[in-house]
Amino acid sequence: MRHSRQRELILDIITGNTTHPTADAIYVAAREREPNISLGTVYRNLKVLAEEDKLVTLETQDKKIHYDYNVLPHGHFICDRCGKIYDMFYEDGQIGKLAERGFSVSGAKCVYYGVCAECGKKEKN
Amino acid sequence: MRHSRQRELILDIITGNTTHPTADAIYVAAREREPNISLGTVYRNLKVLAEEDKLVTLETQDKKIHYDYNVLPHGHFICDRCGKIYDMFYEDGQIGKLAERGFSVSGAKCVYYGVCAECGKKEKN
DNA sequence: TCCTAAATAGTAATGATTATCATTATTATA
DNA sequence: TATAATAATGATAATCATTACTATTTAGGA
Repeated sequence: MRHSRQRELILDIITGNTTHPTADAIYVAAREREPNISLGTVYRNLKVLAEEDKLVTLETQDKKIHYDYNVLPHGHFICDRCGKIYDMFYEDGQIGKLAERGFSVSGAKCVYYGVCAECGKKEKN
Repeated sequence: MRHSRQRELILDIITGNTTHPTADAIYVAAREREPNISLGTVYRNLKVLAEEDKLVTLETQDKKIHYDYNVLPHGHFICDRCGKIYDMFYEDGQIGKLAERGFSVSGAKCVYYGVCAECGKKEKN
């Protein structure tokens, strides 16, 4: 993978950004510093960076991919009203702690990724 | 909400269906019994049924919404290789039990939904 | 039966993401 | 340092899941 000014810029924009921005939001921010950057370039690099585990994607009900620079394992809370995405770093008693902070949880979606038993067997052969 | 043959059919197709089908797959199945049913009708009813908590949506990396008739709280495991979606009904030691069954977990995405503290405060006013 | 609003079928529109491709930029090597 | 090979870009077109639109049909109560 070759170095590029644009990819550097995108990484710089998301690093430390806790707003879980969409590709478009990143594009808008990028144009402030690199006015000719293309939306396609933003998408392409976000995809590459996600494949390299430099960032993590979050598929939500708004049908836009949100990007998270924080690749450490943690969960998210999405407000049904304002749509804001909060990070959840604690592992134990998550819902209880959210309640203490005034967050009411009405539902959860947990998805695990990996290789299933069937495919694991095939790969051994 | 008025009764409709089409909505009944869609509910019948997903009830007990553990494959987490997409709208298109449901459409294909529906056409076998109702050849003139419209794709729009399928989408419209799936949306309504989800709003009525008759089914649950699952947003995945394939950019298609998957529908789950099982509205009881449970998680999912998506195989990176074959894309198959498995249900996870146990609450404790989930990853450990998956490993016992030959599933290797490489990552997880947990999203909680509800109302955040800020919006909750506004609603009280 | 008749009326009214909800639901449908068919189709067009939307919008996020991807693909394409000619051009530019990076980097290894002579 | 110049050059060659090719990865990356910018601009734009294409894709495709989902939604909107609209004329027509249908459910179900008066």
